[in-house]
Amino acid sequence: MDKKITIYDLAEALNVSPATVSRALNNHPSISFNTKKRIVSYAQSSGYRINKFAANLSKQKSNTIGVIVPKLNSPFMSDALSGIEKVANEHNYNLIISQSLESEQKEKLNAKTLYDSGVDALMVSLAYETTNYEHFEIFREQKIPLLFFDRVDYFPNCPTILIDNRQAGFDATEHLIQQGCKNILHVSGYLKRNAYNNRFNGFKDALYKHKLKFTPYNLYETDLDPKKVEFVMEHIKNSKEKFDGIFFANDAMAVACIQALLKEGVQIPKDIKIIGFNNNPVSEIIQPNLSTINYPGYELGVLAGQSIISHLKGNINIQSAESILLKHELIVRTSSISNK
Amino acid sequence: MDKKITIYDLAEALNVSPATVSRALNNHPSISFNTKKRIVSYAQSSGYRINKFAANLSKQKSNTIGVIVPKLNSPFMSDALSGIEKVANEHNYNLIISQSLESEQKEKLNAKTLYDSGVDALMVSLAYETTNYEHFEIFREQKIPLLFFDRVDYFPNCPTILIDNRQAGFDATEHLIQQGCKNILHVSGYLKRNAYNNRFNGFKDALYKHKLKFTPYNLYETDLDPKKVEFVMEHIKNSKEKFDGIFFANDAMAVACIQALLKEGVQIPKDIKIIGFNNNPVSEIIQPNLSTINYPGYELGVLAGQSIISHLKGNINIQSAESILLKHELIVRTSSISNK
DNA sequence: TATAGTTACGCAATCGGTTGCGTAATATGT
DNA sequence: ACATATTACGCAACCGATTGCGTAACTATA
Repeated sequence: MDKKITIYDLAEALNVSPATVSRALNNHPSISFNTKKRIVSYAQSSGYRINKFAANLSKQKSNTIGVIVPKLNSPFMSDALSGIEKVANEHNYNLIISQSLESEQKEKLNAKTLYDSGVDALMVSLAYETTNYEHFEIFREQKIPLLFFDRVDYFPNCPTILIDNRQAGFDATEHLIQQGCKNILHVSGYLKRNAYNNRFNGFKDALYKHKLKFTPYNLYETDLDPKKVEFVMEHIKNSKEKFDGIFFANDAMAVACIQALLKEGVQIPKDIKIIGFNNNPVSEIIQPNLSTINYPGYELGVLAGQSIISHLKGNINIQSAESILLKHELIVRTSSISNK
Repeated sequence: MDKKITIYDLAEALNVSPATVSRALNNHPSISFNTKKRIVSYAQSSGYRINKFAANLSKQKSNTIGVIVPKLNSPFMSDALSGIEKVANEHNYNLIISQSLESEQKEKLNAKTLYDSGVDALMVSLAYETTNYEHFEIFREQKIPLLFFDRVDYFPNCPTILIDNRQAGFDATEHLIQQGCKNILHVSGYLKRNAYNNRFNGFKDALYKHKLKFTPYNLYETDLDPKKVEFVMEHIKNSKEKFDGIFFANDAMAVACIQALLKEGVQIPKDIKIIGFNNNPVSEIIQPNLSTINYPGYELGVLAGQSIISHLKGNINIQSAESILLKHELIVRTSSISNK
């Protein structure tokens, strides 16, 4: 069992042609039941293993899906990847995962590598930095299905999967307003990324609807790295009119800020009401428990996986770039409620 | 640019042989500098892309590393994967990641698939269930480097990368003892997995050293799913001699249990001192802050990646199955200290 | 200038499946 | 019994790069 066995070996041993072996193993209709049985069982007993290199070359496909994400190790993204992997695995697709680490250049390199590796499809969540998209053109030229999730941008005929960030931002903000907040700060991620931009727009929508004024002070843009919480604190303290509510674009920063605020003696939610985004596990642990928007990472991954696989299997009209908006959910916990 | 360009196209256009093109593109020494320059620059301008299917077939290698983990989406594992990916990416290796979801059967299937896909190496963190290892034999037969990390088992000539769980378990337990605990409960994961078994052994070592008695009541074995915290609580309440300290084999369960205990009016650390394991981000958020053992996932991933790539590049004697033990670190926070 | 040594490249086999087309053998219809 | 359809399989080209071996052209040595 040291030497690799090929279909030629099987063919010789069974006195059939390699073509017949190949067809038998692939359950091709033009091979008789008996011959198939003979071949398949002999293949098993002899320990034959297909050589995917050869199969890929001749079929020009790899049964492999490429994924590019900013970072593997965030609760949201690892949930999403887990969902994608589960679906891919069930359909016998392999997943090649790579990280852009928020760098446009690495994203481009990864895209090239995945293209060269012959992935059958590509799923992307964009890096913070990315503003130019020509590295994806080749996929379109070669008609390789391309799908964006979570961090997306407009791309003709490309399905996107994410939640309605604008509505979610609106819901979060309106919730704070309903709890009595009048001067709300929005701590946003980079606004050029759709997710954050839309949350911000939802924020403004809610202010507008409830006739609250919006000044530049009501917005603080950051990369959402919790280590930089001090800058957020500075902004909060420097504000002329004190904020009575903060809507954070993610929970990690919200939690860091809650801890900093508590240390300063600020009472939450009495002095400032706070809501986050993502329903990160820590939101249930922090005291006070953090209100947030549930962004279902795992389900998103599953849907994204299913969507791309439908495309690959041709079940779906490839033209129809359906974009899926997942339902988000406002989760009210103690950090934002007024009667306490 | 619609049709794919091959080395044959380049060869024809430049009046050289395909062999020369191939060698030029691979910077083979027997091609003159000028010819190389001609070929490389023309290849670039014409938009030539290598066909890895063909290259893989002829070289019988894929520049791809397979990874099997129990679950993608735990803080520890996604950190480790992030580290692995970073290293792999830097060395131009692709990463195919698959999840066993703690099932031995899926682990076997994934191993088969990855073998068939022609990965150049395999990195594994074992599923809870796995007791039989024959699905890895084929890798050894074919001399495909195999490495285990975190959840490992003894495998001749296979490098393993993990922390010294026994010492870590000992350190955690001794810390509780030093804080005055006399009757400590150890909430363990499945003991047939080395990581948990060794933590448990370290636990017993510490009790023995400090002449504390160990009875079956001092051990509670679980799958560490925080949803099952009630069973742990039951065990705690049913114990005849009240526990004054608990050493959890992971932070997630520790946090769940702290919340349950607090709800019951138990004071931590006054009544019960608690230490976890992993240094999960939540350990810094929970009140009281959870003492724990830092298990550096990212660094582990980086080391594991470097190790397997050294093997692949032949820098290291493949025989020498070096096993790496990472340093762990006892992190003392408020959940375990006595003067409070 | 004859000989040996380099340099630079081409020939052709090889990696192992896949698949369009052709055909012998058998089945079906009248 | 004869024409036609169907079944079951083989032939051989093909996918696109890699590489051992051979050799023409050129350089260095005596």
